[in-house]
Amino acid sequence: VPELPEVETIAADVRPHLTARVVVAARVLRPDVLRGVGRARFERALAGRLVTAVRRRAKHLVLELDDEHRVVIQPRMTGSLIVRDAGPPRRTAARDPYDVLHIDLDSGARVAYRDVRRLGAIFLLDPPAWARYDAAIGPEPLEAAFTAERLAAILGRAGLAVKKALMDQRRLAGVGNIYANEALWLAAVDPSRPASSLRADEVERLHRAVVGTLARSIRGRGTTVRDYRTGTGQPGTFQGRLAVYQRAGRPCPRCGGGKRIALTHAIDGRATYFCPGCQH
DNA sequence: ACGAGGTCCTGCGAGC
DNA sequence: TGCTCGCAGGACCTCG
Repeated sequence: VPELPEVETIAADVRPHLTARVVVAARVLRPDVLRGVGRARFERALAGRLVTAVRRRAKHLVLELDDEHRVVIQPRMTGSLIVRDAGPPRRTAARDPYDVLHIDLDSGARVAYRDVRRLGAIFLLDPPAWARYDAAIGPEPLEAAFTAERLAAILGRAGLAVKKALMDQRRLAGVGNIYANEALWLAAVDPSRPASSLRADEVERLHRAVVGTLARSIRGRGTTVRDYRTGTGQPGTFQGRLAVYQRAGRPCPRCGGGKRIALTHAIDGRATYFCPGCQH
């Protein structure tokens, strides 16, 4: 669930607790979330390492270690990182049953990865593996290199629905179902339109809508529909400013009382919210 | 090369 | 009240 703004918020929250800290111990409580590495090797690889940076790439968290390896966490639907004060060990007896990974730091703090559905994934990547991983993901929408022209190039070659193209991580990083719905409404573009059918002015509007929606959501610390929490355990606030997502049947904020937000599952089986009145 | 569809998991709300 | 069913913000894999 966490999309770009949510992962950006989590990264900002956990960054000061991890950066320049030494991992005293890492413990994997749910090894099925590890990909390409076993529990013992993963725990050994982290123990004693200095965390040099905490970053976000697309919807994924990246912890950089001083031996150039990276821990990549994909929260997917229900994963979250949360800072917990380690406290006296005895008092943590009532352990969270959904905890997947504990990273204990020399500060005494613990950063926990928790994931109810465990659809999330954790990778341990050496530099060549990270280079391949990074190269397989599209451009970051909040970087200067992401221009309307770049979006036009991304959409131009795709005959699939524009909403599906926006959510394809190989084409563009970080946009998931919530922000695809919101950006398409903001740009007044019908989500089912073939991506390559958008005119230049529509691409321009969609570019501004994608960038603007993501940036505003980051300022609001993300959207909490259900599970998402920030790195400090708080809900986000952007759910209060959604125009269409999960608002089927309510009046369109742009059309006023005349038109109501519709819901369809016709695109990729995912919930698509749109206004039949103003999105063309 | 690209796109469609299944799969991984658990919890929750709607409906009976 | 208690059960079953369908759905949930993602990404990877296989197949055609």
